[in-house]
Amino acid sequence: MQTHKPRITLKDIAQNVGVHPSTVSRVLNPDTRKMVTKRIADRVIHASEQLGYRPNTFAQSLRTNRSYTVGVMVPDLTNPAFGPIIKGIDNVLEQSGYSVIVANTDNVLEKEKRSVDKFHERQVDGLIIATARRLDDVVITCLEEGTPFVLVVRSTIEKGVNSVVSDEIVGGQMIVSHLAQLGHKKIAYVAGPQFLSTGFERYQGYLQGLKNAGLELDEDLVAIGDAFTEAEGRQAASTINANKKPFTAIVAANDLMALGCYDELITKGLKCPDDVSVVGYDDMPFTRHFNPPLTTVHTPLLDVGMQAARILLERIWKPEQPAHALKLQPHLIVRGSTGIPSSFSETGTKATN
Amino acid sequence: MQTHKPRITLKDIAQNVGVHPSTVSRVLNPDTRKMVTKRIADRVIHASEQLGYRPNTFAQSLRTNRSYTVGVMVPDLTNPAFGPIIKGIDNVLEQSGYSVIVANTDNVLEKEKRSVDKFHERQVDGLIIATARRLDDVVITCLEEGTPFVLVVRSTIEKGVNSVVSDEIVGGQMIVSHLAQLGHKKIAYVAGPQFLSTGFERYQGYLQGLKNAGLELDEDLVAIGDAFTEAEGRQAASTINANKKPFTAIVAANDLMALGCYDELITKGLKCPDDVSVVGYDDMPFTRHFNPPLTTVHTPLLDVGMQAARILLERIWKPEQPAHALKLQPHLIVRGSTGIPSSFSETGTKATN
DNA sequence: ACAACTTGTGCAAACGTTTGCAGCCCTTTG
DNA sequence: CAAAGGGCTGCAAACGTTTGCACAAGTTGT
Repeated sequence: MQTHKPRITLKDIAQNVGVHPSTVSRVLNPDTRKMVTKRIADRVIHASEQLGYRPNTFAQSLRTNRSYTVGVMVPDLTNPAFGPIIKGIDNVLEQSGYSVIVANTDNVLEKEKRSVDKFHERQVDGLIIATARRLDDVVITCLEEGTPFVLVVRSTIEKGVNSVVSDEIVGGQMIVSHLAQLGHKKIAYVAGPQFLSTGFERYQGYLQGLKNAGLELDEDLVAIGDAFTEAEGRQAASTINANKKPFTAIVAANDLMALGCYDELITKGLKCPDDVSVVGYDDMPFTRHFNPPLTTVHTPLLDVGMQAARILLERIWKPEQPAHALKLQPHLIVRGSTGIPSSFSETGTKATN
Repeated sequence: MQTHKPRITLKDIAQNVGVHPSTVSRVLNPDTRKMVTKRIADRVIHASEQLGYRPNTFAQSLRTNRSYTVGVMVPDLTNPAFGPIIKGIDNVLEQSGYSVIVANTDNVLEKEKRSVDKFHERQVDGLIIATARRLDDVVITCLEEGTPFVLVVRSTIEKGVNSVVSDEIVGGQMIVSHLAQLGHKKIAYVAGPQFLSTGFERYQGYLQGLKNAGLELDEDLVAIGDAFTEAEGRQAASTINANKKPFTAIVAANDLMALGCYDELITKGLKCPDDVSVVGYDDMPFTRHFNPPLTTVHTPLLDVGMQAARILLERIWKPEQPAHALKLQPHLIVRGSTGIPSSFSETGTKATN
């Protein structure tokens, strides 16, 4: 019996009640309900739920040009950091009757363009973008098209775009400060891609942090990964190791890369934190269960999603409002992966105090 | 200048080329292109990309009743197991021009119903459901409505529904078998919700596994959690502990609950695997980084998503086909959380061999 | 050369809403 | 009591497609 039951339309209800479809429409639309007599309205409502009426969103959207739909573009769904963000987004949007369409771009530009095209085709009312590069054509296009959108996690160099990000520079500084306080002098850095704001600004924070602590930058202790992945993190840590300069701590541009560092340390027979401290960034789920539990910078991912959704709704509602760039304060979480440097007697550290 | 550029329609192209809109439509639709002269078709195509035509999906869907959209319903986006699944789904669907709408239900029935309603309203062409209970009204409704859908991860007791799941019973057996081989006799079980197929069948697998190994079930070594969460896992482990019966291993219904067990062991001062072995289920991302690395049953989550998407497409394409219940073979991954039981001298183990 | 096809294109209806306008009736007011 | 006004409701057009049908022109067969 998989005969699709025929869809109930406004006309059906109208016929049932004995009024014109437009009247039914007015009743069912909250904004216009007051236009029609209570008596009739009640009968219409009754009939509508009696018959199990479901509005046809296509017809609605076709007529009104609003889809009650927003697009969410993320670089990698397997990165557990994005689950909470999407959940936050979905939470607030679904309460306002919006549905979220997700697209996974695997960090490839081509896919991003396709997705954003698709989104336009589907006439999404707004976009939430977690894939932005510091210089990003896609973002610029969106800006020109006038589509409301908000960036999350990653921002661009453009001013005047809506965004919800963590204050990466401060976060980077906090990490170095923490390590310096523990007594670390030689702090290596496994950087993320510099064309992403996260990669770039966290690195800037590291540099600033060194300066604040009165430490010198040693370029041999820095390696840049091409992606925010375990593999790249490990690779970067490996190149730093190959430079044969001593170091007692290594800060990674995000938690995934930190995990890569863990791996590299293990293969080199180094213990964390006894031989070298490691710190990550993001505080993605379950970092506290890692071995050792990862010291990292917490970003309230769920909040990022929720705030982004709220800002987006505001912009959809009144598009002419000035942009809202929300910068959340990061928060260092000290766990077991950082400790007092093993020995101050390492070669290369001349000045101790 | 955020003046939305006016949408190009079929009529615009028609005017530009000097033909009727319907002709343009036929040209732009692959199925009907052959109906029109090549010469005209070329001019239409040229004009179409010249003007930057984007079809209006609402109008299309309104006319054809196909939305090229599928709904995906998951219980908890912060559970890292679902990221890969959704990614798999998105990967294959977007290649066929479908977009995926996600909904997070937080395991609450009310939200599930709302979501599925929403999906119907939006006329999704199909559904992928990861929230099914063993007895599930929502699923039954979908069945009656005739909406193509496929269950993932969790199945129902109904026969004849499309699904992609892991063979939970076999998985459960593999775990016990592994532990028995190591010499464990007293194996505790932290069960998941029994109204979910995963919770139920994994437990059945455990029971069967005990039988296979010639071990007795001790009900004091079993506790059932109300949800697949760390907190519930810990709680369950705690009640088992409170029973004061000795055990050397504890198998949890999924990785999250296993993490809860880790916590409980730590607070009780027990070492894993030295004092008690722990095993999980799912092999969600990063389990190998846990402390200790978690022995678990691997389910190819990405594949689950991709297969589900493929099956769904088939059903959308030819709905009358018989249901396809795909059962993926699980795969035990032995890591550091399981080992030889600490001592055979524990009270209560009389028979050794 | 005429019928019978085939091929290509235009016409118009339909999908289910929303919404400006017109008109009705009923109330208010001078 | 007539005119004016206000509240409700119906009418019809419009949103941008798709598609069955009709029809014109060209092709084939006897």
